[in-house]
Parts: sequence; C-alpha cells; structure tokens
Amino acid sequence: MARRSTRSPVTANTVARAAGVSRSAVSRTFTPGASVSDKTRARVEAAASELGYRPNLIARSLINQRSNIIGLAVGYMSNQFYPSLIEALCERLAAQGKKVLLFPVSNTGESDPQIEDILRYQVDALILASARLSSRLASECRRIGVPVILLNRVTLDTNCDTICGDNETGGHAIGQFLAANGYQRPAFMAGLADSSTSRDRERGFKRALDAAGLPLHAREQGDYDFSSAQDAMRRLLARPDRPDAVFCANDHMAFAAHEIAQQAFGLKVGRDIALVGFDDVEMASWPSFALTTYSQSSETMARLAVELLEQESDEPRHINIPGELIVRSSAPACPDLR
Amino acid sequence: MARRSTRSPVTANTVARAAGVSRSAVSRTFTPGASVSDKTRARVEAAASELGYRPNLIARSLINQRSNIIGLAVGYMSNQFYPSLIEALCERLAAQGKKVLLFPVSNTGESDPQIEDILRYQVDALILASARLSSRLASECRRIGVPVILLNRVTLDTNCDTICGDNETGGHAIGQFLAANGYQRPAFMAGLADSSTSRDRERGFKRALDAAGLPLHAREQGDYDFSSAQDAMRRLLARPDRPDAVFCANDHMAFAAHEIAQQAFGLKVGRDIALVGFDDVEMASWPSFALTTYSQSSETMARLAVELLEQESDEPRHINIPGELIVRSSAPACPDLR
DNA sequence: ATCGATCTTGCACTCGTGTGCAATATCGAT
DNA sequence: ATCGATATTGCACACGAGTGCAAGATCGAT
Repeated sequence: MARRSTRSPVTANTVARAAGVSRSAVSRTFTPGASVSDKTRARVEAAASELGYRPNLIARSLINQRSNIIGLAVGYMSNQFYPSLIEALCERLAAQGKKVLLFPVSNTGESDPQIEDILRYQVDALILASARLSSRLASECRRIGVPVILLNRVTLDTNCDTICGDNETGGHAIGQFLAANGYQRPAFMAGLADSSTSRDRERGFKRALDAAGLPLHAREQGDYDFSSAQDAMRRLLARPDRPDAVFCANDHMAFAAHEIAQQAFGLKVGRDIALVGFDDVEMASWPSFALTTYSQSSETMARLAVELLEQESDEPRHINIPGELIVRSSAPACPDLR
Repeated sequence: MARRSTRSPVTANTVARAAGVSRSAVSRTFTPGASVSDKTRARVEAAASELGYRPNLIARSLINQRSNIIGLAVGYMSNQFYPSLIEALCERLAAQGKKVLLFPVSNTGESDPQIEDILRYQVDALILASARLSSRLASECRRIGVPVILLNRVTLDTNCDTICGDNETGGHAIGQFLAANGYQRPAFMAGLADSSTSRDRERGFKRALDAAGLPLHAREQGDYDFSSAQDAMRRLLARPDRPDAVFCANDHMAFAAHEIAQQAFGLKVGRDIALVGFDDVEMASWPSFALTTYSQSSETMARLAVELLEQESDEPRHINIPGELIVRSSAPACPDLR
C-alpha cells in the first residue's frame, strides 16, 4: 500500500505556526530585502530548517508572474554541437536562478503543437535551437510577452531575435580556401533545404567560388542527417568525375561523408578527397577525422542568448557570431593535386 | 519603451465573461470528464479560441498537487550515450503529457544543492543519470513523496529504484572473449573510482580472466573523461610490456584510447592493439572505430524508467538490462597473435 | 512620561485554476 | 400539468505563496 503522501505537507503555514508568527513573516524571511526583525527571522529560520521547509516555487511563480523557467527546443540531439549548446545554456541560466524545460522537436515537421504545450507552463522565454516556429505562433508569443530567441535558424518573418554563427562568411572562407589551394571540383552537401544556415553557408561558398572562376562541380542534399548524408556522399563518389573536395554544411554530415569515403570507397580523406565541415565540434579535432572546418562556438552562442534575455528589446536583434577557419588534414592546404 | 505586458491577460475569467458563463464552466470545459452541456462547451470553446486562451498549467499543478514535470539530472553530456538517453526519455515522457526539467550536474562533486533547487519546483519525480545523490537527500525525497530513479549508478544506501545495463555480465563477456581469443596482456581502463558501473564491469571482467587463468596485466584510471582517458592510454602504451588488449569502461573512453593509440603511438587498432568499449553508442559502429563493445540500450533504459514511474512501489527496485557482446574489428576474434 | 518617527507585524487580498455542494434547469413518464 | 430523476450551473473555498496597508511595537529625544 503506497503511502502516497501529499506533496509537501510543510508549507509556509506550518512553519508560521511552529515559529509562532504569521505566515507573512515566513514569506518575508525568504524574500530578500523584506522587513523582518532579526528575532523573528531567526525563529522562522530555525523552524523552517527543523521542518525541512522548501518554498514552493510553483506557487511563487503564480503570484510573481514569472516562473524562472526557460523553454528550450532542440532539433538535433545526435549532432554533438547541440548537447554542448544545451550544457552551456543550462549552466549560464542556472547561474541566474533559471531552470530549463527541455523538449526535443522534429527538425523537419512543425513543432508548433509542442511549443503551444510549453507555453502553458508559463515559461519566461523560449529558446529554439534549430527548431521551426510558425510566424503565427511567433506573433502570439510576442502578444503574450514571451521573448523568443532562435539559434541557428533565421526566419525573418517571425521577427524574433536570432543568433547564428557567421554562416555566409564561413562558407565564403571555405570556398576561398579550396579555390586558393588548387582544388578543382568542389562540391557542396546541403543541410535541410529550408534551413537558413545551409542556405547561407552555400551562398558564401558559391560567392567565393564564383570570384575564383570555379564552378560548383556537384551538389547533394544531406539534410543534416547522418544517414542521408551517407547516401549523399555515396552519390557524390559514384560519379565518374567525382569531386575532389566536399564542403558539408556541418561537421555531423562531414563525419558521415568521412565514413563513406573511407569504408565504402576506400579513399583516404585528405589525400584522395578533401572534406570540410562547419561547427568545429569536439570530434572534429580528433586525429581520426582531423576535420577542416569553420568554427562556431556553442559557449558564445549560449552567452549571447542569455544576454539577449537580460536586455529585452522591442526590435528583433540579429547577431552573427564570428568564427574562424580551422585547417586540418582532412582538407590540407597545398594538397598533392591529382 | 518595452511594453512588458502581464504574462497572459487571458485567463479563465476572461473567457467566462466573454462566453457569458461562470468560470467553473470554463474550467470544466477543459477538464476531461467534467459535467458541461454541449451548448456551454461550444460557447466556451468559441470564446477560448477567439481570445487565444491557454490554461495556466502552473496554477493547475498548484491545485492538483502534481506538476507533470520530471527533474532530469545528467552527469555527462559529451558522452554520446546521454544525449540519446535524454532524447528517449523526453519522448516517452512527452507521450504521457510530462515535461522534463533538465539540469546537467558535475559527475564528481556533490549535486545535492542543485537537486534541492529542483525539488522546489515540485517535480513529480527525479531521474538521475550518472549523478550523485546523498542518502540524506534520498530519504528526504522519500519523505516528501518524490520517487527517484537512478540510471547507471547504483548506491544501495539510498534505497532508490535503479536501472543499469548488465555491467557485470558485460564485463564478464568481454573478459571471456579476450581470453578465448588468445589475448595475452589484457588491461582495464576504469571510469570514475566511485561509480558502480565501472566497479561492476571490472569485477565481471576480472572474474572471467581469473577463470581463464589470465592475470590482469595493467590497470589505469580514465575517470569516464575524454582527456583523462587519453592520459591513461598514454601511460598504458608507454609501458615496455604494453597490453595487447584494453577494455575501457565505456565507449567514450575507448574513443579517446583509439585516438592516442593511432595518433601518438602509430598503432593500428585491431591489429597492433585491441580496444573494447562498453555501451555501443552510435559512433561505435562507425567504420573508423568499429569498436567491439557490449551494448546497453538507451531506449530500453528510458522505457523502463518511465514504466517504473507509472507503477510506484515502496520497495526499491533494481533492474538490469541485458545487453550483448558486439564484436567488431577493433578487437577481432582470432587476431594475428604477435 | 510624552510625542513623533521608524520598524515590525498581521490582516486580507491576490495570482489562475479545480471541485464539492447546493441550487437550478432539463427531461421523461405518468 | 406534475412529479421524480438526472444533468448542468454557480458559489465559495482551496492550493501555496507575495505584498499593500494600517495597526501595533519599538525607540530616541525632549
């Protein structure tokens, strides 16, 4: 027989009675800056710790009109960038006494229903990492005063704050690097068709190739998904005139490409074919991959997101975090040209 | 000037007035199984969707004495096993209308303060994945009726439900495999000294070696940390009589070992030295690693955790999830013996 | 001792919702 | 039309906490 006790029998009232004071006194004891005499405070604190009193933050949020809960939607969990980002965000938010309500969402489908669900929990803000938000819901959030920050996905029609890596600059740097180092048949492996990150990275990439008079030799869709990226790589390598360099729209896909090149085609990455990614996740620096990539700091992204939350604004703000080209041996400078 | 609107001006009261009914009618409309006439329900629903009414779940949890929020503490985010686990848990819990309050904790230090913090949010339950919980706090949770489930970390003194992979059996299977296939100098790379998973895996491993009359050739501490594991591997390989097989207490450390063996020592894993992990995370199957390992399903772990939550019990339950030995080329059967 | 100024304290209302209870409305059968 | 049974409704209280206000306590100066 489960003695399913009521949640916490110890409320401010219990403490008040035990300490022989009014409930207000208890409340004020736990409210910094409120007016309580040292004597009562001492008695309340004694009674509270005696009884194991734990203020009910749910009740407090009801009256304070702020829950100190931040909703965090994440589109990808298998791409290592996002666990890092989540960790960094949680840490910074925790430092401000805020908690994170996490919900992984599909990165392709519509995530509106899940977001609606989260809004019922009176979150103080929403952070969406590579998740989709309809403009209808976005304006609804604005109406009810819930700030929304989009990470790594810009949709201008939503009027939300956005924070991204410097996608176009990064793509451009990569294109320039490949052109300058004599690669002849550059290919692009795109992420999800409707993601701004993939589009921007591709735009920068093409602009650099154009400037160098180099045509984009091939293009495939990897959809930011490991197995789709493997398929895309298979198609690229099956061509009679296979590319000599593949820029994958993120590191995650580059790893998939790496596996295919090496396993299914017996190619040595960095010699037989060059691979470039985007993000510079931790694994990119592992010698097994030694991935040339453009960095995007999840730490910085988390820091800026929290800063945007602190200083709200009516105007949507769009931030690009600068990164840098990290050259490793998967796409060496001055390759042996075949 | 930020028009910081009150949270949601639309409450059940607003809707009631608009629909010309009492607030109770509104409440009942949104409470399945309550008694409302079709006519009122229709009018309420019309008014609600007109006004964009969203029931305040914070207020609801206050009165229902259940928040439908589950606290989830996670000790590691860079070990791929945990993002998978988080994703699986969120998904299953979401299917039951529950949300997840996530907080990454240090896996070495004490996480009590953070857990205390979470308890103030009136979580319905706590799930701790490789996180520490003092027995004091554990009994406090029992007192206030918050079930606690420990994933991948058993501490008997806490009397909590626990779910683990079958660590000892797995360790034993690995030891048996190495012995049966002629490996001569098996080593063990331990995880955190005080973690039950590492201890159990080691115990099974040694038991199998003992049975085969094979001594444990070397042992180092990798602490479940990538860079500590790299150091540990360096020490193992620097020995004059270096091991011919290293069982790392999880895949995450095995990857670190792989990088060191290959990069710093120029060894070909699977030929010059065998590597075995534990978990069978996704990356273990990548050809670059082709890691021999013992599987532990995060899906199953998530499913069982949710089942334990459904059927509460007074007696702590301890579940071992069976896994299986996955042989890949990082530790081949019948190696060329040196 | 008296007065005024300042601190403390408790009352009572509030946040947004669920629900028992009693009052009222609805309906079918006679 | 009348009665009883059933369905629907609204009132009022509850959940656990924060806070303005006015009453009461404290304190210093005269």
